[in-house]
Amino acid sequence: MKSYHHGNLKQELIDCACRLCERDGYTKLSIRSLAKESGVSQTAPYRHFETKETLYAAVATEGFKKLSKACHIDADKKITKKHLVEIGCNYIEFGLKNANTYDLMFGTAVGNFAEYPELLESANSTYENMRLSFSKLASDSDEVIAFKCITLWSMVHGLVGILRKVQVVGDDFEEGVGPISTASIISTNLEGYLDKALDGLIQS
Amino acid sequence: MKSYHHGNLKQELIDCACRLCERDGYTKLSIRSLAKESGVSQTAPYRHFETKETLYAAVATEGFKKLSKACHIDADKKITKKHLVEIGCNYIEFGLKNANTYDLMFGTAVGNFAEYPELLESANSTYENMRLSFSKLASDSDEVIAFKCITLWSMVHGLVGILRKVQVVGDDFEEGVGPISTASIISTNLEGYLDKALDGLIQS
DNA sequence: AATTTAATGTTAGCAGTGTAAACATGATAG
DNA sequence: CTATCATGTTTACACTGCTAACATTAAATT
Repeated sequence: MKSYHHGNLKQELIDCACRLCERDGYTKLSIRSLAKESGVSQTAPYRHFETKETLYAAVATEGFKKLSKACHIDADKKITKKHLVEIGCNYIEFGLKNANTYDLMFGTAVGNFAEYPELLESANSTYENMRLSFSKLASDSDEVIAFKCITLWSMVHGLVGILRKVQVVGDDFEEGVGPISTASIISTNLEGYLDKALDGLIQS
Repeated sequence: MKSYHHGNLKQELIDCACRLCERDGYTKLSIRSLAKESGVSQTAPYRHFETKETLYAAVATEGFKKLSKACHIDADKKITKKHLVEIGCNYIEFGLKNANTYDLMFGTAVGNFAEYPELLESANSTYENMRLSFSKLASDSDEVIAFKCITLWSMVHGLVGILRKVQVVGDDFEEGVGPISTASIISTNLEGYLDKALDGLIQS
């Protein structure tokens, strides 16, 4: 006979939610199915997550932690442009490989990050991570560095979005100057692409 | 007594859906509420939209048409960098002012554009529009122009995403080098920001 | 150690959702 | 005039988020 109390339900729910979210997309995730998967009653999750959005927030938080880790490079020494390209590549790779989680993190499923302190913190630390790396490269003022950081972020973020949309549009590789073939070329040589793109960013 | 047949239900549903979608976000949109709003039975919309995704696709199609229009600049003559900045600004403005519709257009609500020919066409024509403008500026090869076009697109697309996320995170303006203040500065001087950002793009 | 309290689980149920099936109406083509 | 077919309605099902009332057990207090 199973014990009445689960013992570690909250964490198991989060883990399970992360898995299902990434597999099927957050839209397909239901609290009830999650409960069933953990062998617990339909409404048990509500003891740990006030609303579904709270659960989403937890999954997104995990996502930002992973993203932060993926974009982290340890270098006490000087950071070179190569490192920034690496960060960018890792970011984009994360966004493409964890597409469904990425949606949750940057979409509107969680409306206001400020309502979820852990989420806010994990998201902010992702930015702070990037900013610090940037600051070790250039001898710009902090303001300029922040600018460049946001610019890099929006570049890679945008690229993730566009590459995904375009990839989704057509499996069939189409020759020419359409978005599909162009995006295909970019995504098969991300490093080179970013290397060029970052030129305009560093020597401002 | 009202007539049994509505007469113009499909168009009215689309219009209504566009309105509600932009007002409350596509998540809050239900076929039933839509039907009620149009004074018609719950399942009447299914005569015009096979599934909810089909309805989403219709709304997204309208969105791309509007975006295309917003980014269109008529200039038979030579196009200057100023024009590109204008295109970029208009794009970003559209994304920020029609945030909920933008979500629908670039999110995962509509999985595969290829299943909805009109949507695919309107999305592609938005790209083609931008590409043509670009091609009038530089004397690059078509391939290079396509590259630059995708790059511009991903830049402005990324900026829309980042600006929105950051705005949402905090209403309180925070001094310093955090994402909030930096994004605030950018969004209050979009034109200048883009002007600089496009430098690296034109002179490759 | 006994008892109270708070955390965590269950059951039952409401209101709302997407969607399918069977049926009703009425515009249009033959 | 009649048959057909697009368009509308009714009914129903399985599913969802969420609430309220109750059950169990671990932890805190006396």
